[in-house]
Amino acid sequence: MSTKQRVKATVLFHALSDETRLELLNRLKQGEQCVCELTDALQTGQSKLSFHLRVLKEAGLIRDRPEGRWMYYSLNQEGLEDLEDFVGELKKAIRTSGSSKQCQ
Amino acid sequence: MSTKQRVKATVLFHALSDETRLELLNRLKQGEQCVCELTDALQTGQSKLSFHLRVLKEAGLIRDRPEGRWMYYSLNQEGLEDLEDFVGELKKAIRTSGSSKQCQ
DNA sequence: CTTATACATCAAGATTTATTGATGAGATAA
DNA sequence: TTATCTCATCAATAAATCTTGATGTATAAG
Repeated sequence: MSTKQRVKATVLFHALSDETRLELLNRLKQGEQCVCELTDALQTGQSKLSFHLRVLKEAGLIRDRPEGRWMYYSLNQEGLEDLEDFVGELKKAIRTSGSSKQCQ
Repeated sequence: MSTKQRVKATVLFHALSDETRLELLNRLKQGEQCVCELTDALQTGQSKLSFHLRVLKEAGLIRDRPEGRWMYYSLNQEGLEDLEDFVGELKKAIRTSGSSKQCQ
């Protein structure tokens, strides 16, 4: 994995390393929703959600779509696929049956 | 996803949200290695690696095995599978063809 | 026993992230 | 226009994380 890929991976994983953000993603699995719906569902402050939605968006995990005075958020399939790729990469562990060379 | 599961997921994702730790996992794909081999490979301080190895271990992503004065680390398949499960969970988005109900 | 090696852990400081309340921009309704 | 609504952003503070060097604990070697 190149350094550039690793940086992208850390951004993705960091976006997922927070309960509020995982809860947001979970909600968005039901489909596109506006911030007001999410604030209702999560029972939390609007500026807090705005912050977390931005982290998710910058990681490429969600998209936004303005409409009138509402902003609709939805999952970004591409980001989820990148995530899947990184995890797949990690699992491709070379089974070198024997242990490592011993230190001495 | 339950709250307990979400907490576990955040721990896993947080462990993956750092370049040094991703580099460590990458190295460990080659097989079990001791800290001295990893410090050589990553060209960094020992206490720093010790810190990051602990984060990875507490997340369940790696195992350790003491032998003499060496400590050997290796990937933990179980942790990687948990990770795969969480990602799979995220991708199971309900395709409600239509967009959300409109806000009003 | 004394010294060296491999590693964990601790303490201090620096950096990053998260939370909260306030302000502001844009859209709509009155 | 004026007021209201939705949301982003800012500023200040709090909290978590990372880095570094020092210290401690086994184990092994001399």
